[in-house]
Amino acid sequence: VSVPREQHVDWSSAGLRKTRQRELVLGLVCSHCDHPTAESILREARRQIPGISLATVYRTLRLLKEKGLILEFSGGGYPSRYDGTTHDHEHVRCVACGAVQDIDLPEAREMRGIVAERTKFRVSAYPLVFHGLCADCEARRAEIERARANGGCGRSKEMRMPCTEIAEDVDRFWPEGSW
Amino acid sequence: VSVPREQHVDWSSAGLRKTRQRELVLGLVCSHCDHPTAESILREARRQIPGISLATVYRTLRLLKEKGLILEFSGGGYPSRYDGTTHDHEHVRCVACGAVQDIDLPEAREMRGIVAERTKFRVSAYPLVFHGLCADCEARRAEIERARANGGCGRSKEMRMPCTEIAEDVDRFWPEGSW
DNA sequence: ATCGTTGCAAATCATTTGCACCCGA
DNA sequence: TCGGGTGCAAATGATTTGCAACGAT
Repeated sequence: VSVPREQHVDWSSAGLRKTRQRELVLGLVCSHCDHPTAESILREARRQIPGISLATVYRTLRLLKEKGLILEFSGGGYPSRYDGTTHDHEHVRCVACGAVQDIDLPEAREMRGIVAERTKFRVSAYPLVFHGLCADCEARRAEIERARANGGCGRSKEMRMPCTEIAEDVDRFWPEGSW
Repeated sequence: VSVPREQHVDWSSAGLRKTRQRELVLGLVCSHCDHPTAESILREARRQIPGISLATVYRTLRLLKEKGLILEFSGGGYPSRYDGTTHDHEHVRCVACGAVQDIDLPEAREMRGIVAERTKFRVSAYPLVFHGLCADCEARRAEIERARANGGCGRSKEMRMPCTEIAEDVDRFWPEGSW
């Protein structure tokens, strides 16, 4: 779980200090492909620096984001998720659990120019985000509906974490119309 | 400012009641093309129903969103913005002030199928959101940089609301890396 | 009359911040 | 040493919710 990629950060040149916490957080974000949340990063970080605080994790993530080293995905009422992948790519985000998955879709990137022309916006290289139901949540949803049809309570007994940390609230399932 | 479009909501058929507040909020969202926030909707709503509360506005917006009558754009630390346009379309969002603008980009919609194939996600018809700097914020940014270069304080004296309610915090300007 | 709705205020929750102590350069 | 960093706890700010009064059907 430890194959850091972008470790050559010139902390010093920006008047910043290289600390154990910063190196660790950066390493954790970059060695994951499941777009961790601040909370899950904290959990993993504490295995190596037990005393590290959530505030430091958030401060570091913001710093890295501002330096352009990582991306942040926020919105939809879920905690933000972070992406340490540096190359230009796209994403799909599950509307039910908030999970984010990378995809490569060069065709999509070409459209930025078109958009810029039509809108007067200086369109940036931010990745495009598609929305949908991930396979796990779709299965879970079918399960819930089956249970309901059978007069069940709507929550299956032993179905665990389809995606990375699903939303527990069944009523928030498939919040149509938001992103 | 009052050319409601989608007023034929079958409140009753869903066990919901038709109230003055709901009609008003729906009408306000649908008659705007600038993607208002809950707060700005409240402000306008109070001109007709002085006693209407923010809670009711939020409750109504959520309801409408869940019924698929409007879209919600959240994230990036800004209050959500709502879109009453019903047809399938795309958006550009300003990373500096949060303003959202509609665009029509049929080519983009065709990609949903490709994405679904590659990711196992059941990709939904949610509009795609591009990110960039809107013309007003780009001008504002240039202005700020000019002022800084001249030893100014970084905030020009009389520049007002470039977009719809810009973020006042200069330091949050151009938060590279988030959406 | 019933039961969904509203207003108000209090509660949430992710994220940020003030501050005193700590540590990297 | 010295100013940036960290942990902790308290503060923010958008959005939600509990509850009693209200009003649509």
